[in-house]
Amino acid sequence: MARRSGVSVATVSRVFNTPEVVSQQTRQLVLGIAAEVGYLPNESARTLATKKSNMVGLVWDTDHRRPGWRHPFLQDILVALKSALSAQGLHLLMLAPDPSPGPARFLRAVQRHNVDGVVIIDNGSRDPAVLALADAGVPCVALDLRFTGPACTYITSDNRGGGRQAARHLIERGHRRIATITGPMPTYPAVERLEGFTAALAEAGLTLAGAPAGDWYLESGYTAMKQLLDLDPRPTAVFAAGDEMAVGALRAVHEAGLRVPEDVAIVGFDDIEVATLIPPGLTTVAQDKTGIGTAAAEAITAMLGGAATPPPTVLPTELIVRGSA
Amino acid sequence: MARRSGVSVATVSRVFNTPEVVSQQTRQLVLGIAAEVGYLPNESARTLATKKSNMVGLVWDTDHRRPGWRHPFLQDILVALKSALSAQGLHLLMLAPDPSPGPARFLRAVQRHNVDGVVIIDNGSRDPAVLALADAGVPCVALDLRFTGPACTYITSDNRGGGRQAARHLIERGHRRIATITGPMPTYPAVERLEGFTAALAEAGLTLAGAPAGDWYLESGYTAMKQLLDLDPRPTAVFAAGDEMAVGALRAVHEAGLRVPEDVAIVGFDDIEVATLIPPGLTTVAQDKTGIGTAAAEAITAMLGGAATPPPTVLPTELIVRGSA
DNA sequence: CTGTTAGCGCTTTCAG
DNA sequence: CTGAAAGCGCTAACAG
Repeated sequence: MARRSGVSVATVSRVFNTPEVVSQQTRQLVLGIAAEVGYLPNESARTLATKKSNMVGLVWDTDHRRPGWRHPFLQDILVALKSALSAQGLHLLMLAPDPSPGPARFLRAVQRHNVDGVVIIDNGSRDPAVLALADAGVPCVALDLRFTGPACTYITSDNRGGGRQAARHLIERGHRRIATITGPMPTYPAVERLEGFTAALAEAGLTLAGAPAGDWYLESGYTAMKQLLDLDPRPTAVFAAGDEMAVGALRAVHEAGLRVPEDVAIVGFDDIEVATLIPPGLTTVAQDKTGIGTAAAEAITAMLGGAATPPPTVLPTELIVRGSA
Repeated sequence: MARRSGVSVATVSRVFNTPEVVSQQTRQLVLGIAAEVGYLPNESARTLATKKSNMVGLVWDTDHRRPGWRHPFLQDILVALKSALSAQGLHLLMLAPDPSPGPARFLRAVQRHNVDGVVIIDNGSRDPAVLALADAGVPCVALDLRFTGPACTYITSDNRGGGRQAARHLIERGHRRIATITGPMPTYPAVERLEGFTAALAEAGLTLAGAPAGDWYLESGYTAMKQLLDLDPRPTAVFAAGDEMAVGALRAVHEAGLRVPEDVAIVGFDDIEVATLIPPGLTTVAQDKTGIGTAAAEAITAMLGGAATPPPTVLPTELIVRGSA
């Protein structure tokens, strides 16, 4: 016991937790030997005693058969989340789902480790194992997933607003025959982007020239665009509800021997890295990835701090105009 | 205490740790009530008692001023790493560097949490805080970073071999005036890719037509390629040591009004997602991202299991031929 | 095979 | 302001 070095006992504990309650003098003393001896409080012991671990769990199902593992900009979110959490002295524990199956496979891991709260990044699935967390009263913040409950909140981009931005841009550019390629259809980002898009179209007296659904990935955008190109009259602009699909669409247009944006204008959604890399540059509705990560950290910290469950955060999107529309 | 429910005491512990030592009968009994009561062993208590946490730390410095945060295919590695670790019941703790600065900022976090080992993903930096881990004897496995020590090993792609593959491909295609855009120069992946590349060129009696250095990122590839295009005679093929730079190079070529691969062939390195997305498809030397993650998990598990420090793992690369060369 | 008994290192009343 | 003492839940000898 490093504490032996000094003269005190649990005063050491006070020095590290409630320094203001210790006399200037003994504080210095203790801090002195602590530095000297290289003393570090042991988190496990502390967790055992307090029931708080200073760890927030990350629920991210990396099962390749499920959608969450391939979140389009996880890395950006993660960086922001981790940085913001670190600033509060919180660590991020990537939870390994408990081996024994059943709806408690995340919950068990959470409980065993006394994780204080979790952030869920699951790209749209309604996994019972995730819902179990909410039911158990674990403070949760979900990303890109409506998720509510007494101790649950979520962070999302303004998908509806983003859809409108896309529509307005296309309309301003003079397009009248406009189509969209939606995301997988029961999912809420897909639904909201579509709603925003069609609403803005309607305001301009326009109606959708087509709306095949994709699955967010490139291939589906490619296929959907081919369908759209077969229409007669052919749409002059299409809004792909995700950048990967937009890239697929771009490819289909090129293969058809048409030009972007002259023959067909394309706008995407997300603003992932490829958007800048691919010629002629993808015009797209950008999500604020850093903002999402930061907001998630804030929401969690607030809840851990005992605050009331914060309301959902809806982050504004921004239209980035590049060459494709 | 859930154990009260039964009749036993620390036998419960045995049931969960060394079941073979408990009679079939009592085992069933204990397991029975455990399930009933929803008993879960508490990891903190267990860690406190054993000094082992079943957590491996991930050292990933997300400081935007440092290189590691933007590892090109972190997500793929992470998925593989986490899955493999999960299968062993190990969790991944993303370490928040300890707030007080100094070379022990990761080490302190590791010690406080009794993390069993760490994987370092730091894209080439020689951070004293990382070296401190090695010195302290923490089992380490580094990715893409030569890292040795009594309890340290690393996983890397065969950069030299990859360089050769690129060169051979270009030579086979009949190119004779061949240049390269290297990575940032003192870093070892940059050096090794270059070495492999020039060696294979030499075997064919060729010598480099130019070798400007980039910094892995797009912009630098663009700039470097412009230099190369100004050469007279102009190279007919260039090997960019990273895909992002290759995309930059591609752009420079297009802007110069030249065609890929007819006027200038380009091959990259990494095989990141854009390689497939960008027309005409980037021919590139693929790294085995999943293999890297899995190998890292294996190395760590081996060390934790008490095995001798495994030798470095060098994973083969694979040339993927697409449209650009 | 199964109890008993100490701790693991820290926090937390409760006195002083 | 600072000790003393009792636990947090589990593992690890050490007897039976």
